[in-house]
Amino acid sequence: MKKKTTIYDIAKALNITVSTVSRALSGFPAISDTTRKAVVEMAKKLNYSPNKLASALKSGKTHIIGVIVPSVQAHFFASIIHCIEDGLKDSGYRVIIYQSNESVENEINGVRTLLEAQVDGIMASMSLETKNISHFSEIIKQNKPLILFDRVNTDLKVPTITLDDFKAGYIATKHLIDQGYQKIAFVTTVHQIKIFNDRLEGYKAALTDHGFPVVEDHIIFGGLSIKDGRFGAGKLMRSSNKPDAIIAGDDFTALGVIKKLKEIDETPPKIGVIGFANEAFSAYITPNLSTIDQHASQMGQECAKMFLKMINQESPYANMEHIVLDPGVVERDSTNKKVAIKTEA
Amino acid sequence: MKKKTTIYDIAKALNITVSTVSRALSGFPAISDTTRKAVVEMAKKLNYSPNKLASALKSGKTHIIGVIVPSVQAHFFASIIHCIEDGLKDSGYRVIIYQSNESVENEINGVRTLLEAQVDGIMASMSLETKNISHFSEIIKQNKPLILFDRVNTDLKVPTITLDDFKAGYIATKHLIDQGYQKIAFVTTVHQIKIFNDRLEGYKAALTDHGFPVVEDHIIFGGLSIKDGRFGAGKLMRSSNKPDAIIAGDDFTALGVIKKLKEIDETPPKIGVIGFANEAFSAYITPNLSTIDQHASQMGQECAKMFLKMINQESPYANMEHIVLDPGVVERDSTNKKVAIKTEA
DNA sequence: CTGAAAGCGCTAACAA
DNA sequence: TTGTTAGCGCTTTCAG
Repeated sequence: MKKKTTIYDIAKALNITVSTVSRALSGFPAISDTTRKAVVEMAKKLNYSPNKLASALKSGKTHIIGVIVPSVQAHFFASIIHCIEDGLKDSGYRVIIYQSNESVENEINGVRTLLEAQVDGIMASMSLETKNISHFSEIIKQNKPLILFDRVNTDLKVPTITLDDFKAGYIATKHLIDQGYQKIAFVTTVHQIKIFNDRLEGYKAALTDHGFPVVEDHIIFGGLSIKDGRFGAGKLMRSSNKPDAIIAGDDFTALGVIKKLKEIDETPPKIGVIGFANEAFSAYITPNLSTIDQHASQMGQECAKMFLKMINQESPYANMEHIVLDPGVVERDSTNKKVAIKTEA
Repeated sequence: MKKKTTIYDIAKALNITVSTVSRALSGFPAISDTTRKAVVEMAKKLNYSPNKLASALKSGKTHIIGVIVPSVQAHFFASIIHCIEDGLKDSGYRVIIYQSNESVENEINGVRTLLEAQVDGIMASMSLETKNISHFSEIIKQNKPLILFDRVNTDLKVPTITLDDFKAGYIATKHLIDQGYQKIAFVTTVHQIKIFNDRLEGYKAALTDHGFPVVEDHIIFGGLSIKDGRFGAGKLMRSSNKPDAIIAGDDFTALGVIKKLKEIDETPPKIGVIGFANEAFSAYITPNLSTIDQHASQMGQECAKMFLKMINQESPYANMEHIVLDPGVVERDSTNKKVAIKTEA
């Protein structure tokens, strides 16, 4: 059992040639039923397992597609991956995952590794650090499908699947205004990635549309994490112009914000808090967290569909599409002033 | 840019042979500095990217190792993977992840896919459904390293890295007893995987050692999920012999238990609740959840170390080790009766 | 220090 | 319907 059986072993055992074996195994039509059966049986008997490397080398197709995400620990990305796998498995494509851990260096490495592994295409959501995008251009140069989702960069001329993030920022803000909050702050992050800018613009637009001023001190730029949330909330609540509601860049950051607010006895919804992403835990923390649903499953499905379309075209980048999904507010207690009144009574 | 540059292109451009190029690129010692430099430069100029498929086919080593886990959404598994990657990257090994989603069918598929992709080894934590283990035997037959971690099956003669799960069950129970709880129930799952049995045995032993009876009705066998937790807690609290504390098979299940208890106004620590795994959210739910720390990072490191050891031996399965890690209790509010008293005062 | 050539396991013309 | 044969891109003896 030391060395693997190959189609040569099968051929030899059956006294036929490798081409016949190859054809029998790959369902080639012009093969007699007898031969096919004999081959399949012998393959099983010899415990044959095909070497995909060899066939990929020959055919130029690995049927593997690479997905690069910042981290699989975010429920949002995990769900997307799941849906991509789901949408692709019927077509015989497998997914391999590469985590950038929010570092460009890892991201570059990821692209290289996947390309060297000869994947048939790549889907990616960029790391927060990513500014230079030349590593992605390499994929395009090789004329392999690249699809960017959620965290995209518009300088890259590739199909994208995103949320309407301007609208997401807008409705998050509007939701708070509708709940009666008046001084709304925003803890977010700064970089090249479109979605965070769009959300910020949506936030500003909503404020303006409803007659509220945009206060520079109410916008905190940092990272996105529980720690950053705590820090941002602390800074805001120590300032002379304290907000009465905080929008957090994602649910983890919102969690940090809530932690901090609880410590200083400003537990939401006293101070309103809303996040982005609808993480698994968001419904279970106290108070449970209002958030913006980013439709992970739909996004994953669209990625899969888009990939299949690209791979089946002569040129993958013809008829490029940019799909934009509609965000929704998930209203929970952290922005529900009525709960606060009830609790205080 | 349509077709990729190969070492042949480099060789032609430099008027040397492919063997020289290959050697120059792979850091072979007996190569003149001049040639090496020229090759490297030309490689960059021609935008060369090696085809790992070809080199793997030739050398029989892909330097890729496959990790099969039930789901990356569990913080525990995500952390382990992270640490495996970390411990392996210096040796040039890359990790690809395959999720079984707790289904044997996917698991079998995963093993096959990884084997066909010619990975150099596999690490796996079994799905809850897995009973038959022949798909894993296949890896051993091919004489490739297989390491089982956390959810192992002792019928497979391979190295394992586990927690001392008997002890885990024991200390979880003892912790509750120490806190003053007297009627301790256990919501868990039933199957072939060793750890869940061990935990149950530890639970029983702790009860017995401290003079408490083992009550059959206090042991609920179901799945592990938020839903199963709700269901288990409901069943327990409706019974005539209500427990005053519940051990849940994992933190997700514990979350469901807490949800249910809150609804029927038995919010922990009134009824004590403890989970397993120390998920990211556990510290943030209310009341925050006591749990058993499974030392994910240590487990990941040991996996990496073990793999390196196996791959460097003549025969991977010589000197097999079974590493057992020590669990620890993370004490939080959900089992802290003093908090309850304070709150009620 | 470099070249020639065989071959990893499989596919796919082209023949028969 | 099956066989022959030439590679896919790379590594690696064996010569020189």
